[in-house]
Amino acid sequence: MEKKENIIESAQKLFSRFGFLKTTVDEIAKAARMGKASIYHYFKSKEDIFREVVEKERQILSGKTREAIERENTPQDKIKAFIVTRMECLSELANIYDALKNEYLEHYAFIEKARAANFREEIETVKAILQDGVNDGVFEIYDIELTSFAIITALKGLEYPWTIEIPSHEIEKNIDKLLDILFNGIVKR
Amino acid sequence: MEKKENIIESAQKLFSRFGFLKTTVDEIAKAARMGKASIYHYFKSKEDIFREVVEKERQILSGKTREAIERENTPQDKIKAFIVTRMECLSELANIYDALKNEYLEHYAFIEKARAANFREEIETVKAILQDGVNDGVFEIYDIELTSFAIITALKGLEYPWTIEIPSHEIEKNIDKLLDILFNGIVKR
DNA sequence: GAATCGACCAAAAAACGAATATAGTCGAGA
DNA sequence: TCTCGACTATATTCGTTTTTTGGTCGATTC
Repeated sequence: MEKKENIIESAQKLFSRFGFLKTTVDEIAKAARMGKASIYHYFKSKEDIFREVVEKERQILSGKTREAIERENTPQDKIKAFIVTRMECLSELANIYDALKNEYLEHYAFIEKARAANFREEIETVKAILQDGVNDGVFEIYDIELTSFAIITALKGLEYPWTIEIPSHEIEKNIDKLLDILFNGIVKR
Repeated sequence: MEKKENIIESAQKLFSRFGFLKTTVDEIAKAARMGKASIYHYFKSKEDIFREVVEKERQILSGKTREAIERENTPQDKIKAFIVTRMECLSELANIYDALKNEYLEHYAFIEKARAANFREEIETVKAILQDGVNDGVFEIYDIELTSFAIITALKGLEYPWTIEIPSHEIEKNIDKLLDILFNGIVKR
């Protein structure tokens, strides 16, 4: 399966640079040093190639996020690790970012599936951390599923397509403040 | 100034329906029962018309939000009133929604200004409520500006262009849960 | 003088048809 | 089995023409 991996690697680079729509199968073939028609021996379609590239990046994202979480001890630090690692990875893995965010890709069924799966995975990850926190007596939460949902929603605000310029150190402070609010709330203790 | 108000009203309807870009000055003139050239006696440009329409809606939004907040007694209820009223109004006032969100309008300087002004107003509104809460001994907050910023960020998650379908009762529950987290946090008290 | 609008203009947008590019197929050859 | 040149239907791009649009100007009316 060396040829197939070679194609995936070439495609990953080109898709990252030019996006799914602007990258041609011919370009992928050339970068993989083969004829275009040969690509179809290994993949059913251009979409199939992209799906496998996105899956590869999803596995990288999952792996790094899991590692970062496992490196921490408190549920608070685990949540922070989840948020920070995820943001860092998404800014590097251009293809999965596209798959999740690019509105021009919305109408592809496989993109819809990838987005639903990603959302589910985020919820499950946060749920697991929250459950541990509750089991350890650190967190007090009555509806873990809904709380996970709310947290993911709040985090989406960090990804919001801000239409005004915000300095990046403000975003970091913002993350820390969001975490502070998440853990302690604003009502006097 | 009756003629000018008539133009604004006609324009508001047409802009709401077709958007700024797709509405022509000729259509506005016809709806206002005058010749196109007469519009330019009252307004400098098409952009000028839109600016005034957006300003009119901003005042409606501001007014309703302020009323809703003043109707409440506790800082918690005031924050909720702010969030709920704002979401309701934005879903009705199509022109200010466009001005704030539509990426095809981004390059107009007056849109940029409107967005910055709106953001500032949101921050100031939340800050005022938080300050009252602190003064009343209900909230305990060390950086009110940053906290306001974080809250607005989290609320942006509710406006996130979700690329997967979410039932609307889930969104309501999500608001309540977000408020619960905002007030009480998740760390055991 | 203020308000109105038909005629006009430059530039932008839309429409159109021809040319080119693209994803995918097929069959011959190694 | 793997490779790829030749091929096809369709999509995209391109250049040109036509139409539309925002805005201006000057004559007319009140």
